[in-house]
Formats: sequence, structure tokens, C-alpha cells
Amino acid sequence: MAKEITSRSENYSQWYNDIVIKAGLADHSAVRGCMVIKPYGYAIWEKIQRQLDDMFKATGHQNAYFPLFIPKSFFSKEASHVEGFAKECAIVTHYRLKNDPNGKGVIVDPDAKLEEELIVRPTSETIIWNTYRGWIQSYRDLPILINQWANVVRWEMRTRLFLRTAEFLWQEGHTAHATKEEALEETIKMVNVYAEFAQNWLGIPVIIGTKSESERFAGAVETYCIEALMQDGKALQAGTSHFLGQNFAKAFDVKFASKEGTLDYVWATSWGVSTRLMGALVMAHSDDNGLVLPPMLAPTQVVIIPIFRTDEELASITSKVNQIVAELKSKGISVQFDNRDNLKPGFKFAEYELKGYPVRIAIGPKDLEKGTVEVARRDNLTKEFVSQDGIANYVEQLLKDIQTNIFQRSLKFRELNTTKVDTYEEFKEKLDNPGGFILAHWDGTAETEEKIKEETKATIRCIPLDGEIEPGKCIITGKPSERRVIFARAY
RNA sequence: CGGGGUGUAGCGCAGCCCGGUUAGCGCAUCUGGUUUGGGACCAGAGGGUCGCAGGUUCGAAUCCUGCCACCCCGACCA
Repeated sequence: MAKEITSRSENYSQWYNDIVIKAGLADHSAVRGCMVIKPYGYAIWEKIQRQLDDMFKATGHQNAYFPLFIPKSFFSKEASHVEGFAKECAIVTHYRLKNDPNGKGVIVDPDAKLEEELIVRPTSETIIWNTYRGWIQSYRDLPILINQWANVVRWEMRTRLFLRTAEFLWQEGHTAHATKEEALEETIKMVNVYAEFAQNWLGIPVIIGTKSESERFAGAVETYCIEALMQDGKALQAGTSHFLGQNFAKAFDVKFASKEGTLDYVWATSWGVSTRLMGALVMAHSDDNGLVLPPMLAPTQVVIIPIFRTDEELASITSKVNQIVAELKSKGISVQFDNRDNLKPGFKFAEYELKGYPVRIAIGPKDLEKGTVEVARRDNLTKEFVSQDGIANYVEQLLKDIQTNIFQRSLKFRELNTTKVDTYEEFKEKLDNPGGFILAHWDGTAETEEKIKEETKATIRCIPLDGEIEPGKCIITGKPSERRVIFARAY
């Protein structure tokens, strides 16, 4: 069939592409590196957005919107920020087209050149801090706790649907504070929000940590992150929260009058997650039959498939299904009844497995006689007959179980694929088998990190926050190290 | 941006090397009928700028040049 997907063992990358495309999440577009997010994929993104947005509001943030375009000069104000993003910026140089005097089509009107070029935002720190300057005079104007949902553009050389696209959707929080302590607290608060979301909603266990200097956000003093492990043993950075210190306040001259009467620079944070989470969702849970979605994020949690021969049978099944649908909906469960008569049940089963619907209910003439339905769960592909009485309670609990099971399974996988090593030999060996997270001592220098990266492709994913203090020796230089850091090959 | 590959109907492919009538096949789609507890069957029908643009030729899906997109592998990144 046209819908068949490559198995993970055969070709993991192809498996991922197949799922994204064949489950209807996204497609390639006519523009290099840019994707079309299709309705089913966008519905998942909307659920992600809704939940995160609630969490942001609950922690005191408000949404706002800043421009897509940033004057080029803004970029040069924060040195490391420019350096970090300069290589992947899209630039607007003209503002008008005209008919090609030589024939067909249109050309850029050379007379319509912008005096100052505009950068299509790769992130919004600069335009936002330029704006905040006008909003902040005294400590009474602080803190400013703002988030924006937006698209950004980073001109990537090699792209992959959701994981790395030239344009992507995200949210970026940008906050301003009177004290360093408060900004640091905000940074950590938000990385914890991300971790909670990843674990309870995406069903993906994450490790919270800080980045090494070389992996840090351009312009940040400290970058906190959540790191997840994918089924192929590669790590995926799922979210970041940056303590920006006073770097942007200094670059954009944002000062405030303190309670004590001094004039101080403002402290800043920024934090974001992107449509990359969609990629994480696919790679963390799905199998060779297709997508596996956690119930908390599935656009539709339950699909009901009638098994029938005649119109009469369909009619009597339908009336029973209508009751079940009403019961499920009254519990806030999203449900879809697929009564198409041109497809066989088996086809539909495969279709909904591909799309990752968490629960499938099949109901046929025999069920009507016996007062049962067949309930199949997507996460472990098991099915059983369940009484129609109390079906809503049963499904409600089942959805919770599936959510838990998906998380536990990922957690177990991560545990099995996390290895402590004490020598470089062992490091290289474990990196290939089993792969995954490698916990090793590191002397804290960028040189050692770079050497390991060059030789093994593995990078420091993070210095885990809850990692135990355990003195040891760097696997490369033998210099003292106070704790293990997490290495992995990463997306 | 370097190396390798691909591009022919909605999807998957054959045809290309060795140019030559109306460009084929499977799936999907539409119509009719029989079907329906794990990807149904029969009959009929519709659907094509052969990725795009040039060139060679009496004639190009096929040969040549350029470009575009996608995939795999590198360098760069969320």
C-alpha cells in the first residue's frame, strides 16, 4: 500500500520522514527548507500552544507581538549575538517589484533599495530590548513578563521537517527584571515549566541542565535546557531558557532608577520552544506502524469504527455509538465516529494506527448482542472486549494509563541508554553501543569539549542540575572534575 | 556549499543506456454491483506541461547545458 512506512531498523531517518508525511503532519513546500504544516500536524501544535500558553499565563506572563523585521543595525549591538546569528540571516534589501522590461515576469526594482536593510528575525531579543528601553524608567516598571508566539527564520543549510526548518514557529518569552536574583529565578522557573510540559504532556522524560559555554545561546550568560533522548539514541534539545544578565540592557542602554536612587542596567531572560517539539513527539514514541500520540496532545483521542454488513446493521450500531459518543464527550474526551462505508474496517484500523489515535473502539453486530465493544490501545497495540456499561469511565482511565505508559516506556528506554563511563575508550565504545546519554567527567574546558566533538561527534548536552556532586577525573586530560556531564550525539 | 542519488497521473514505479506512432503498470479516484470482526472483488471510466528553462535533431521522457526541489553523507545550527 501507498501508506507503508520504512521500519526504524531499516532506516531511522526515512522512518521519521515517512511518519511525518504519511501521518499527514507536514509536507515539503515549494520553498527550500520550509514546510507546510498540515491540519493534523497543526492541530497537535495548537494543543501544545494552548497548554504552554496556559502555563505561561499561570506564571504571570502576557502575550504581545513584535515585528518580523529587525533593522540590521540592531544586530550589531550585542557582539556575541551577531556572531551567533550572522551566518543564517535572511535579509530584506528592497521593497518593490516591477515588470521585467526585457520580457516576462517581474524583477526587483533597483530603485526601491532600502536605506537600511531589514533582517528577518532569527529571534527577537534586539527589537524587544530596543523597545523595552522606552518602557522602563524605574523599578516600578519591572518586571516585564512578556511572551510572543511567532515565526522566525534561520537560513539552515540542511533541513528536516520539524527538526530543523528555515522558517519555524515558536514562542519566545522575554522578561526584564530589577535584580540578578529575580532574573535567574525566572530563567529556572521557565525551564521547569518546559520540563513539566515535556513530561506530563508530551510524555517525554527530560534532563534539566545548563549548557557548556560553547553550546550557550549567543548573548546569554547562562543557558538552561531540557534534553530528551530519541529512539535512535540521539539527543534532542527540546527547550531552552536563557539568563541574559545585563548584556542586552547594556547593548540597548536600558536602565532603571532603583528604589535606592541608583541608575542600574536591567536584568534579562529569554526562553523558547519551537515546532521542533513536534519532531521530538514523533521520534520519542512512534513505532513501525506509525505515529503514537500521547492522549493529552492527540487531536482526537478515540475513534469508533463500526463493523457492519447492511444498512440496518449500521443503523443499529450508529444509535449505540451515538450514546457512547455522548458519554465520552461528557467527560471531555474527543471522539470521532468513522462511518464511511467504502472502506473495510481493517483499512481504517491501519489508518488510525498510522495517525496515532490513542484509542480505537470497534463495534459490530456481535457486540450489540453481547453488550460489548472492542477497545484497542495504540501505545502497545493490545485490544480487549469491554462492556458497553461504564465505557466512558473505562476509556477515561485508559487514556490516563496510556499517557502514563508512554512516559514510563520512554523513561525506561532512557535509563537503559544512559551509561556512566570513566575512560575515553569506554566513552567511544558506549557511544556506539548502546548510544544515548553518556555520563562522564569533563575538565570544564572548551578545548576538551571540542576534541571530543571532533573525534566522536558527541557534544555536551548539558550539565545536569540534579546531578550528584561526584569528584572524578576528566576522561581526556585527567584533570579534576566535580561532577559528570551528559554527552551524546545530538540532532 | 562539497560528494552520491532521485524527479514520469494524487501515491509508488517501469520506459531513458541504444531518440521514432495514441507514454505504460500497480494503488488511489469516479460509476455500477457484490462485500465489510485487520489494509475486499468484478466491470467500466476519468486523470500526464515526462521537475523547470534552453539547446541538438526531421523528430526528445530518452542526448547536451543550466537551474530548481527532495533524499543520503559531510561542514553549520534550535
